[in-house]
Amino acid sequence: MAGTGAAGARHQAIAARPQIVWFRRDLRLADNPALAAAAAAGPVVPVFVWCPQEEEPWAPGSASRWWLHRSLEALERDLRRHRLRLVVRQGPALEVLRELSAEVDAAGVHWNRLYEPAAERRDRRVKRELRAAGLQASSHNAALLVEPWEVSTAAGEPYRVFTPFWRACMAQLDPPPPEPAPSLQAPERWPDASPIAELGLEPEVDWAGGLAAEWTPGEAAAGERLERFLEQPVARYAAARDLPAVEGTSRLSPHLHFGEIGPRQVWHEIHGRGIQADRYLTELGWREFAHHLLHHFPSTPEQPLRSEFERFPWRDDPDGLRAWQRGRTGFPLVDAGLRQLWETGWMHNRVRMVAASFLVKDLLIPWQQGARWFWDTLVDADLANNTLGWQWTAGCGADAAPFFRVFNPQLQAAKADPDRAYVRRWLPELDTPDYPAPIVDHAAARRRALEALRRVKPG
DNA sequence: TGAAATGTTGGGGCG
DNA sequence: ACGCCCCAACATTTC
Repeated sequence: MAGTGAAGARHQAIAARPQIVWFRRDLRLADNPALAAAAAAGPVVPVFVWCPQEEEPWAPGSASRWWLHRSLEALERDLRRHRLRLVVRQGPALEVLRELSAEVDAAGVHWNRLYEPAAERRDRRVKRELRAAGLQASSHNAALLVEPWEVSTAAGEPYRVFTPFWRACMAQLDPPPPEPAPSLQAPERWPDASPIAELGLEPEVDWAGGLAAEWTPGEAAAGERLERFLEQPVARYAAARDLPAVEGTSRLSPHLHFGEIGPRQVWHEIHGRGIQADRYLTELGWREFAHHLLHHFPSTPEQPLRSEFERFPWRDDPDGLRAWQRGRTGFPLVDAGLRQLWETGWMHNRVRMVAASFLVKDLLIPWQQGARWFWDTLVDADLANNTLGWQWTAGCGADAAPFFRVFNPQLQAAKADPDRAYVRRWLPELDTPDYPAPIVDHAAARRRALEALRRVKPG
């Protein structure tokens, strides 16, 4: 622990050994407990380590890497304003941190926790090995209102149903007010580091124009996005959140994923202004629930939580999958969603549900194949949220949709996009001979899905 | 955070 | 005036 405190730091500046802050998906300076802990103890050496092999089989996808590149550039700019650099390295995290610690004679390493199975395994080992080597190693919570082990059912089990989970969270929720960016002190000498561009995160072929037009990664942009969202009347969110043609949602998901803003900051902005936003906070609740589940059920990115679904008669249908991915199913709302995803790295949540339901229930294609496509194309691809969403849709997960719930893409389109502004926006060939006929008869596909689902039902 | 099928009700047309 | 039928509109049930 840092015994000196910020007050004494100035006098001890000459003597204090540097503290390494290992940035991962907490790419912000405010409300960053690891950074605050390091800054309180001495000069700060910020490092980002790129080692996608350590995250397999869920190394960041193409859209995520594009975002990460831009977000690291933003972080580097923000750090420079505090006269700090961002040390960028490649290689196994433990090796890199060991070497860097030796190079700068660091006293400790600080980071904020992740909850993906591969990251948890690696971080446990890193902490153990760094401590064995005589370094401080401290981890913190920057990403969640309630960490996965902080709530459990009366029986001491992890929650599997959202409503009681969130009720329990709300009952004990008292997040500390977020700290502003700490004052930061540079080390006496900087280690060598490679430029961000050397990580090769940017696409070689420039397919990302649509992403760049839509998004600005980084802490400042995240704050502006939240500000813009909260300036809207609360009633507008409730009315517009299910209309994909309207900018009614916060669009904070990629910023939250990369930790450019944290849920505590969102929470306090809302409460500090006295905004009544339960409906939106519930969405943050689903994010918390997803992390709770991923931590407690680490096999769920690959395996259904409800094991009876292992015998579900999925179809192998490469043509169907390709039609879905390209937005050529002949169902306008589904196709518009997948085009929006391809062009902007994002899809409206209502449309995600309809598009996912179509893949899983109309085409009977394994939910994992949809999850993998989203993983590679979403700028907000998040293993916890993606896993929960797909298992929920398929009916094999926690708090899953009842097996009989099948979205009707035409009915959903009529409700969510009554004037067809959304489908027209993303499907220029709609209403021309170039637009494909429906690849399935939904009524028949629905009956087929219900028959298949009835077979896996226990009893 | 569904949709479709089935059941019920009540107003109005009409013999 | 009365009963019958039709069929929205709504409620319930079933998948």
